[in-house]
Amino acid sequence: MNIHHKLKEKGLKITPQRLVVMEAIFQLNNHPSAENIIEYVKEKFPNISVATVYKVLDIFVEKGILKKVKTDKDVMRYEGYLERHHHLFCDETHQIKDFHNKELDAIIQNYFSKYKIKDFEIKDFQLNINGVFKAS
Amino acid sequence: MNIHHKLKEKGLKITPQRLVVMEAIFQLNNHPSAENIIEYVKEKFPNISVATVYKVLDIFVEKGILKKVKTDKDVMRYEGYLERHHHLFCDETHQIKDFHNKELDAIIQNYFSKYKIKDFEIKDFQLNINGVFKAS
DNA sequence: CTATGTAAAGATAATGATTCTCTTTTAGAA
DNA sequence: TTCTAAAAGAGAATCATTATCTTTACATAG
Repeated sequence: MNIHHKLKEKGLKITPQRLVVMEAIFQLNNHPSAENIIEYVKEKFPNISVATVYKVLDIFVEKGILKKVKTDKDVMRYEGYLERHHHLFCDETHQIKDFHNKELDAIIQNYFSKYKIKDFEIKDFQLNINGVFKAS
Repeated sequence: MNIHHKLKEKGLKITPQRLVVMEAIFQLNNHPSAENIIEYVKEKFPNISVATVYKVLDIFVEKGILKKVKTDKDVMRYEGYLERHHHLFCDETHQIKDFHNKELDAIIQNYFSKYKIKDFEIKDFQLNINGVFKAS
């Protein structure tokens, strides 16, 4: 489904600003910060307002088009990939990488299907994995 | 091990301000924010500076006496419980609760002992579990 | 017990990301 | 084409956090 459809579906107007923010997210596909996105967007759209970018990001998160990823450095990051996945956090560089593993998901899922948490209904889970990236 | 020892061990001076911040963390044991901590501390110590509290929190995190808890929403939170554990995040109230489960830890640990992530050395992991708290 | 060097606290300004307010513009339905 | 609500723009405001600079006090040694 393309972005035009997605906006329509969520009852949002299609504007050039929204399209370019979405483009930025997918081009800068390593969990960009608002600042990264603003920088990218200004190249194509020098007059866009910073507030507009924040508003677009906010409404996208609200409508489930994007997700926020928070780091322990306290800068908010955004991502457009919405399937269940986990994150690798580098202790040294603070880089974030996606980690996909259906097998592990199934193991955890399966565990929670047997072991219920008292007074809590699980909707979703993600694993934060801390460590360091090594050269291969 | 008490807090006096812990500070000594890390080469930190024992000051009333540090002791009261530590007390706040353990009294407000539900992942307090800096603001929560400042409020608590000011009761006993009206003249303490906000900057001091932040500095104490920072150095405690740096020395491994406290940990930061990252959430998708709002501000940074702190916790004094350092054993491996996970967090339950309430989608509705944004409450955070600790979740301990050695069995699940072992399952995940075991998985990672067999399945290595390419170019990444795992140091630790935590599970973020999203959902809603229900009355029992 | 006292002196002393240095780490820490205090006060407050600065920062910087994000949000708010208000005005103008525009997407898209009628 | 017109119209209206939604969105964009501009810039001030906010607010958590950090930085700077001065003063205080912990803790070691004499």
